[in-house]
This record gives sequence, structure tokens and C-alpha cells, in this order.
Amino acid sequence: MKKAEATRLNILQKAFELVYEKGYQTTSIDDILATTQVTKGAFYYHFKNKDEMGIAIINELLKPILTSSFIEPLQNYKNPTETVYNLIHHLLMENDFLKVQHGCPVANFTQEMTPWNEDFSKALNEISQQWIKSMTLYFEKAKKNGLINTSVNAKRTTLFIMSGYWGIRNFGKLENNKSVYLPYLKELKNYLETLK
Amino acid sequence: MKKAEATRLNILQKAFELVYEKGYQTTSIDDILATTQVTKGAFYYHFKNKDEMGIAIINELLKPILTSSFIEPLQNYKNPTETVYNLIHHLLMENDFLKVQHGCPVANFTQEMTPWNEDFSKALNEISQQWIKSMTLYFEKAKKNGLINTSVNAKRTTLFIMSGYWGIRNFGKLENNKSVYLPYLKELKNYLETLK
DNA sequence: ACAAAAACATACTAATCGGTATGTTTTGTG
DNA sequence: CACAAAACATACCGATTAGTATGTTTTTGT
Repeated sequence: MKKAEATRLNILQKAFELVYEKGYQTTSIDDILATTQVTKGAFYYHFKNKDEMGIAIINELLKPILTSSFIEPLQNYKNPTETVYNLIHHLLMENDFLKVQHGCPVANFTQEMTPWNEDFSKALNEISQQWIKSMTLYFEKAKKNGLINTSVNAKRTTLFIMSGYWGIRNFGKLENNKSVYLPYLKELKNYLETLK
Repeated sequence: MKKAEATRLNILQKAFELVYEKGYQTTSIDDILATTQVTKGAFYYHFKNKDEMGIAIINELLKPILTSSFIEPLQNYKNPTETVYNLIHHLLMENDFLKVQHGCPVANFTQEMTPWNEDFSKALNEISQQWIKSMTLYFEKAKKNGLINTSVNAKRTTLFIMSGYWGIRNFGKLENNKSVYLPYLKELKNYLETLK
């Protein structure tokens, strides 16, 4: 039972890389078979069809990876301005799972799959709601500890920051250059300062 | 020569609607032919191939429409906070060319086409640079007239706002509901106030 | 060691894709 | 009205697509 799981994971990982790079619809099963060196029989043994594999990528690969990248940094509780800024800075500038030219994988999937398959929207919504929840809780805590102004609306602020993050990822993808991230980050810092 | 142009425009409009709704890769030429009632011969008389049609959608349809939606409102010069807020509010809540469940057409194209065809990136970049330029100029003017703080960096601020706009469009698409727009808009107003 | 199930391999299929070849019809112009 | 070019129509094509049918091999529990 160990080798089979490795095969499945190999498919998911390689398939994700292809999808992240080229998009879901333009990545064919045969593309995936070619890069994984897995045969069609093996593929369809592990996944009922292509969409089920796509959902598995989201739930079994993206979710855990992005949870650790997005949510865990917010557990080490410090100065909110700095913590949130560092989180976004790390995601944009240092995280080497995410590539500027490919954008945000969750945003990519959202754009491409939302009109195509409801199951994708569900799985993606779970990820984004997780992010929102954890950052909202973070700001709530910061308010109680007097680290940010009590007039701050935690959920609204979170949504505003998350939106900016998704948007600048799109800009980066369009311009294929991390340099657009820098002015964004500076202005993010400005904004975060106003929460104090 | 008039009827032919009408045919071309009809193709572009119907094709855009399909692409905006379903995505570019999942919209087939045959889909477009079926909804336009145009034959394949006519289609390929007007467009060398599918991608050329896609570029034409961006340059001949999206660009003029979005220019009037994004840029013209910034010509009527008033209070920046109010003007920019009203612009975004109108785009999100009232503009009936843009649909919440379909997201931002420029962002959609960016996500889907950037890895596929460079010409798309070029055409899309022209649109987004146009937006950035006009809003940056707007903030510069506002600074000179003392309507916002001189410490404001016009370009950075513009990029920050534009990113937020693209991001919240993605949220709206994912949740298929305009209600996420409201907290975003409130926080946008807060942010704009800090520029004074 | 052996049977049964799990895991994988190969060959195929029907449908759909973008695109082309080869027409016919319509339109503008002298 | 003629006739050439523009505009459109029809029939087709090779390639690719997701998926299946039918195998063989490997692993596992007993």
C-alpha cells in the first residue's frame, strides 16, 4: 500500500506543476502521463476522471501547503503590522513554491474552474475562508491586546488585505516581474500603520 | 462594406460573452459559430485563427469599453476620496457590463492567456498600464491641489487600489455574490481617507 | 506458497478540436 | 449590366481529447 500512495502523490505533484504553469484546461492527461511516466491505466486507477484529480490537487496538495504558508506565520504573535507585512512579504518575495510568472494557484483555479465545476469552487472557498478566518482572528486578538486601534474592523481589514494580495499576484503574472511587488509592499506597510 | 463589419463585430461581441462566461480555452470556435449563426467560412474570413480573434476582443471590445469605465470617471475632477471611491463602487455594484460571477475580464484573460500566448499579455498590459497611468496622474493632480497629503506616493497608491480591485473581483467570482464587495468598499473608503 | 485483490499496462474509441480546401453568393464599381 | 473582389457557406481533415476495455503484474493476507 506504500508504493501506490507514492504513485498517486507523484501524479498530484507533477500535475499541479503543469497546471500551475499552463492552466488546467490546457494541461492534458497525456501531458501528465508523459511527465510522470505513469500509464493511463495507473492514472485512472487512482482518479475517476480529470476533475477528480483537480479537486485532489486542491485538497491534498494546495490546502496543506498554503495553510502552513498563510496561517502558521500568524500563530507567532507579535506586532501585527510587522507580522502581517512579513507574511505577505515572504509570500511574494521569498516563498519558492509560488512563482511570480504563474500567479496565485488558488486565484488561477478560481478564474478557470469556477464556471466549469462547482466542486472546485467549494474546495477553493474552503481554503480562502480558512485564510480569512485565521487573519480575522489575528486582528481581533491584536485589538484586545491594544496593538491596533479598536475601531479597526477585523474582517473588513482582512478582506482588504487578501484582495490586495490576490490582485498584486495578478499584476506580477501579467508583467512577469517581481518588481511590481515592491511598491505594493510599501503601500501595504503604510496601510498597516494606519491600523494602529 | 458595412454588413461585413457588422458580422465581425457580432462575432467579437458574442465570442466575448461566451469567453467571459466560460473561459477562453473552453469556448470553442463551434460554440461561437452556434451562438452567432455565422459559418466557419465567415469566421475565418474575418480572423486568421482563434487567438487573433481573442486579441481583437481585447483591443477592439474590452479596451474602449473599459477605458470609458475606468478612465473617464477620473476626468471629472472633484474630491479624490469620493471620486475614486465612486469609481470603484460603480464598477463593482452598478456597471452591468461586468458580472460578479464572471470576475474581471482583464484578470480572467491574464490568468488564462499569459502562459499561452505573449500577444495577449501585451494587449492586456496596455489596458492595465492605461488604468495605472490615468489614476496616477489623477493623484498627482490631487496632491498639487492640496486635496491629498503630499507624502502620498501616487503610483504606489494606484497600484495598491488596483490590486485590491482585482482581488475583490476574484473573491466575488469565487463566492458568486456581490455581498463581499460591501466590506471591501468600506475598507477602501477608510484607506482613501488616510490619504488626506 | 497461493489465491485474491490491488496496482498498473496497452490498445483502443468516439467525440471534439482548430483549421483548410473549395466552393457559392453578395456587393461595390466602372 | 458586367465582372472582379469581398463576403460567406459547406464539407472535410488530421490531431488531440478524455475516457474505457481488457489485459498483465505486483502486492498482500492467510
